[in-house]
Parts: sequence; structure tokens; C-alpha cells
Amino acid sequence: MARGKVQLRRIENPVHRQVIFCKRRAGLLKKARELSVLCDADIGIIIFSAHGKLYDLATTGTMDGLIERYKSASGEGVAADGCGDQRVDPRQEAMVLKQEIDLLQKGLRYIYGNRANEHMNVDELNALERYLEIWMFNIRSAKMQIMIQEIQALKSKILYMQEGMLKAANEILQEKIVEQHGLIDVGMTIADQQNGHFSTVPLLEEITNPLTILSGYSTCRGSEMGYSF
Amino acid sequence: MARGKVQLRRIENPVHRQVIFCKRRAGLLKKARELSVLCDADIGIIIFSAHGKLYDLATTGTMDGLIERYKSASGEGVAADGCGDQRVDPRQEAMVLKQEIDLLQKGLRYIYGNRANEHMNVDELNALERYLEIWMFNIRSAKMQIMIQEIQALKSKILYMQEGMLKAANEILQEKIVEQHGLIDVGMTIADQQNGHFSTVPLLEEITNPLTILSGYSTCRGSEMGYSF
DNA sequence: ATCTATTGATAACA
DNA sequence: TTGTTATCAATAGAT
Repeated sequence: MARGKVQLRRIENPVHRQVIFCKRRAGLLKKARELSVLCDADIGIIIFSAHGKLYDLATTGTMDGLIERYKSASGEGVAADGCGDQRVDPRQEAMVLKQEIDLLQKGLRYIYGNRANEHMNVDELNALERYLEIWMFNIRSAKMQIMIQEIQALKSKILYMQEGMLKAANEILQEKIVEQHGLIDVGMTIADQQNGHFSTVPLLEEITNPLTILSGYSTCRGSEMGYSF
Repeated sequence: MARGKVQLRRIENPVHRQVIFCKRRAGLLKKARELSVLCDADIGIIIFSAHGKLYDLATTGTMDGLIERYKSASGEGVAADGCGDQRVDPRQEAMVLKQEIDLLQKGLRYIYGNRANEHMNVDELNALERYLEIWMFNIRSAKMQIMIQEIQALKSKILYMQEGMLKAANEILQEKIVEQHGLIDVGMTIADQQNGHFSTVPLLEEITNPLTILSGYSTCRGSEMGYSF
């Protein structure tokens, strides 16, 4: 270091200690990142300051991922998960969710501009990308739901109008029939309306198809988010 | 450090990388111990070598203790878990984590328009959708940059290998020519090789193909955002 | 592993 | 916190 050889003992001056902590912590993390890059190693560092504040670094994936890897590597003899991976182990699910949260937080920080500290690798970016894709489909599905509701409301409203118009038309017809002829022409008039001569009215059958496609896609992982359509 | 400025990239020579890994790992752990003593901090370090071997350090207690402390400390940052962390029910934890994901989703909504309200109309959803598309674009761009760097590194490495092999092949040719014939056949021999009759001698033309394939592979998703190599 | 020439980290200061 | 500088510590390359 500089201007004085360092004594390997706790620094008593609190201000001095804080400054040294900040600088050496940065240096330690830099060294770790360098080692990770130079030698293709995966490194996780957890630092608690004297007051309990947490600082951490994970050069690969998330810290939780590294911790899991550590536990299996250090535990060696003990195979906690065993052979059957098919079962939906809640613990494992919780771990996955934690990693997803970690990823999203990192992504949010990435957006908000703290890019200096947060360097994401390709795997993390891929995971975040997949996550965002799922998110987007959830949003699109929600949008579709709203549109479907609006359309259904419009449809019922129009049906009501149609009923009213039919009723009025029938009344008029009745009057005319009574005036002039018999009851024969009434059926024809109704059939014409139901064949779609009102083109300004979107029908449910024409819109539900895209929604079906969306639902099918979103099941790839969307169900994990607790959404269903 | 010494006799040559260090390049912040993976060391290609395996022996060299192993030596550097050993030295810098020792240095990193030493730095961590110093920081721990000087500033009264609790530090845990997990290192996985490129081959998966584990090295670790815990300046206080055990690594597991630090990990537990890390989990509770980092968990508090994610969401208000104030009710107590003592319960270890994984299902409940999964529920909490799902709620945390929900919170993150709300955080993203906050980004796009500071709308605290739960319900979003179609226009808002459209805006959020566009925002996510931008986010994904940025992520894919970052990913592409990383991949481009890696590809360029591979290219230079392969070119270097090719140079060495071409040189070796030419030397072998020279020997054979001197041994067996005069200088008349030289042209023929070269021609034969270039047609692939000497399969043990990879020529420049034969090697560049895999490189092309690599480039093509990486465009499998990069092309979606308009990237090309 | 051990040994230096250099680079890199950083303690004190501002 | 951030930057500068004089020194010390780490280490790359060679043995």
C-alpha cells in the first residue's frame, strides 16, 4: 500500500476503518472479477461489514445458484435431492423463484442506470430475455382479456339493441301483416340479420382464435407466474 | 503486476491459466482475510475452478453460517418479510416469492408511468408492452456484444492455429520434396493437398468452414433484433 | 517453489 | 465520497 506499512490488526479509528473498508472491499471484488475472467472460475463473495451491512458478488449466475452449487459440492457424500427430479419439490421451486427474483432485480438495476457495478453474462441475459418474453405474453393476455370483456359488453349491448329492433320490426310487420297479408314473410327477415349484415359488430367467434394461440404459448412457463387464462 | 501488463481476458494457455489461478486465488483469499481483520468484517468466499473444484473461505464461523446470514439479509431487501423468518415452510416461502415477483412487476409498471393503481387499461398495457420490447432489445444487444467479442476471440485464436499448422505442413512438404523428387513435382503436390487427399493436414480452406458455422449459429436468435455478423 | 522486475493496489492526504 | 500521489504489495515470467 502506501505511505506506511500496514499492520494486520483491527483499525481502531472508526472513520479510518470505514474508508479502508470501502477501498479494500472494492479492491477485493475487483480481484475476484479478474480471477474469474482470467481463469474461467466461478466466484461468490459475501461480505458483512462490522455493522452488518451486506455486500456480495457473484461472477456467474446468482449468489443463490453458487450457494446451491457450494452445498452440493461441499456436501458431496450427501445427495439431498436424490434421483427423482420429476416431482415438483417446493424447495426447488422456491430456489428457482429466488433466482428469478435475483435476475429481475439485477435487470431492474441494469435499467435504472447502475450499470457500472452490474455486469451480466450471456447466460443471465438469456434467462432475463426468456423471463421478459413470458412477461410480455402475460401482459398481452391481460390486454386481450380486457378487449374480450369490452367486446362481449358491446356484443350484449348490440344483441339487446337487435332484440329491441326485432321486436319493433316485428311489431311493424305485425301491423303491416294485419293490414295487408298473412304471417309467411317474418322468418326471412330474421335470417337476414343473423347472417352478419351488421359488419360493424365484431363477433366473439372471430376474436377468440388469437387468444387461444396466446394461451397455448404462455403455458410454456407462464403458469409458473400464477396466471391462467 | 510484473513483466507485462495483464490483459483482462481468459488466459488461453491451460498451464499458464492454472498457475495464475493458483497464485491469484491465494492472493484473493489473503486480501479477504486482511479486510476481515482490518475492518472487522465477516467474509465468505466460494471459488469454483474451471474444472469445478471448490475452494472456500469463511473468516467467521462456518460458511453455512454465513450463507444463512446472507439469505436472511438479502431476503429482507427483496420484500417486507417483517413477520419473521423463522418459518421454513417451503410452500409458504414459494407464495411469498410469488408475491415478490408481483411486486417487481408493479415496479416495472412504475417505470413506465408511475401508476400505482392496480388496474391498467389497454393503452397502458400497450405502453408497457412496448417498454418490454425495448428492454428485450437492450438485453439482446448486450448479449450480442458479448457473443461478438467471444467470436472474435475465437477467430483470432483459430487464425493463429491455422498459421502454425500451415507452417508445419509446409515444412513437412519441403522435407518430402527434398527426399524423393526434384522441384518439378512441387506444384502437383500442393494441388493434391488442396483437393483434400492429405486428410491429416488441415488446410486453411478446410478450417474456415467451422468458423462460418459458428457465426451462423449465433444468428439463430440474434437475427431477430437485426444483428448480423 | 523461488526469484525479481514491474504493475497494481492503496494509505494518507485533500 | 472521490481523486491524487508516494509507497508498498502482488504477481508475471523466468528459473
